[in-house]
Amino acid sequence: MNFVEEITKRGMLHNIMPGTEEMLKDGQVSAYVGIDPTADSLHIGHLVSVMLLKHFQLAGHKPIALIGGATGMIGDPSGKSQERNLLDLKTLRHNQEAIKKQLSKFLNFSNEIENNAILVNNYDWMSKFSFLDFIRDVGKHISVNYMIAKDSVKKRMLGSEDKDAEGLSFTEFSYQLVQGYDFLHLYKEHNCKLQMGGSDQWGNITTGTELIRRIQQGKAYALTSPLITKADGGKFGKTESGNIWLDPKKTSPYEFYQFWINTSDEDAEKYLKIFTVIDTNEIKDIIKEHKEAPYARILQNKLAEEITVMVHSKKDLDTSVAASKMLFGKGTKEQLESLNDNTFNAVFSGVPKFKINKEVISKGINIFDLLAEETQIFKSKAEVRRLVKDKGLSLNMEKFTNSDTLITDQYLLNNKYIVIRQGKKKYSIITT
RNA sequence: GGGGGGAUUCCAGAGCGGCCAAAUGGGGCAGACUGUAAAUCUGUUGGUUUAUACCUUCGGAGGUUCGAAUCCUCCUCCCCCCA
Repeated sequence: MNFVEEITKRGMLHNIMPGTEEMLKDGQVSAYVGIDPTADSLHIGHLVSVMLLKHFQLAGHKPIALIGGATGMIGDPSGKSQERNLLDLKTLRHNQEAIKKQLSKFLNFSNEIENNAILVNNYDWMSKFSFLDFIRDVGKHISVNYMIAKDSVKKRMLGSEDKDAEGLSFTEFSYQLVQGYDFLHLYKEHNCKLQMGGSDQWGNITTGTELIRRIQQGKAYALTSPLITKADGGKFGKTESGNIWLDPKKTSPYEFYQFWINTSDEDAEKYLKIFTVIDTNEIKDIIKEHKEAPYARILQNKLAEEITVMVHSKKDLDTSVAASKMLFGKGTKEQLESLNDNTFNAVFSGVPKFKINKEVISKGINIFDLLAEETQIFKSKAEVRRLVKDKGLSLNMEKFTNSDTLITDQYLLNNKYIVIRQGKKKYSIITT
């Protein structure tokens, strides 16, 4: 399989250095992408890069994931990154291990194959560099003129249409050199001839190829993918509750699944190509099928299924699908009751929970006191009253319409919870 | 320095001394419709055991009045024009 052709078909190619495709045809090489170890989990914003590596490996080449232990401390001026915090070494290693574990779901790190993926951390070589050595051995080869010509730097110095000049610190300015040196290092140590990344990384990557040319008289290449956008202009990968993480502790498999299910039609086509390895011809068929019956949302289902299984597991997918049917379909009280504790917690993880004393329920309590006073699910009784009047309140999946009804033990599911549903999507749980 | 205009509920923006918890639009919430979409339509949008009631709210502090978002005085902040 031809790597460049494949990612082109998938809409993952933004910019590529001439000669890259030919170089890749000449035999196995390695390529790398950088990942910031700022957290102990990847989020879906990292996925494009990861998928690039995956396709690269599928094409028979050797992928390298570079953990930016050193660069992460500096802060890339290409983003609007704020000053970074220094990670202590222990956290850095912890994050690195966690990220590797997640990456192994996409990439094959096994020594048994020839083109196994590897993970490196630029802290391991950068931390040994003294400042003097660095400016002498690396800085000497790149002119300031070259560095300030980069878009990311220029923007900060001169400002852009929508932004005034802000200037940048020497540290940020040096960023491209440090990243460039990584490329040189990997070129020497791992026959790494290609660096990939988001389109905002182009400038940083080419500093690397330039360094390799000047110091090693070598030829290295660059390839970038477009930044992922949403059709409505929103930022990809963010929801009201924040980032979508791959770590099930940070984003439950259910929320993860829901994120993909909620993709718009337009985006879903695009995402299916980028985030799954489904054959592009097959994707065409799926799109066609979807257009014939858009209400079935074949695209979204396929997308959510594939990615959830890849990142989590088939079992997590099944739970999420069941939970979704429960929450969005015609869930019933009986279905709710039939959930065991584990599934119940999985379905309602991420839903706000309110604990109250069991006696309060046993004695019987009216709906207003329960929702606006005992728990602060609603901020006033009038709000509850309105909602009941509008038929927007359900208890345990049953519409609650008569506000005179007293809430007693019989409302407790499994003698423990009450599921409060506001409108269609908003849930709260009262536990005793 | 002189003159003028303004500050209203989440936002914008009406508001005759009593009929003002305050028009209208946006946003929010809910309902119908639907595909957990978009659009549309409807209801709702200060609080109180829903009430032809009371309480809190129209920049701040006082005052006039039976009664003030509305009139008067002072203060704070914002905008515009002339020099």
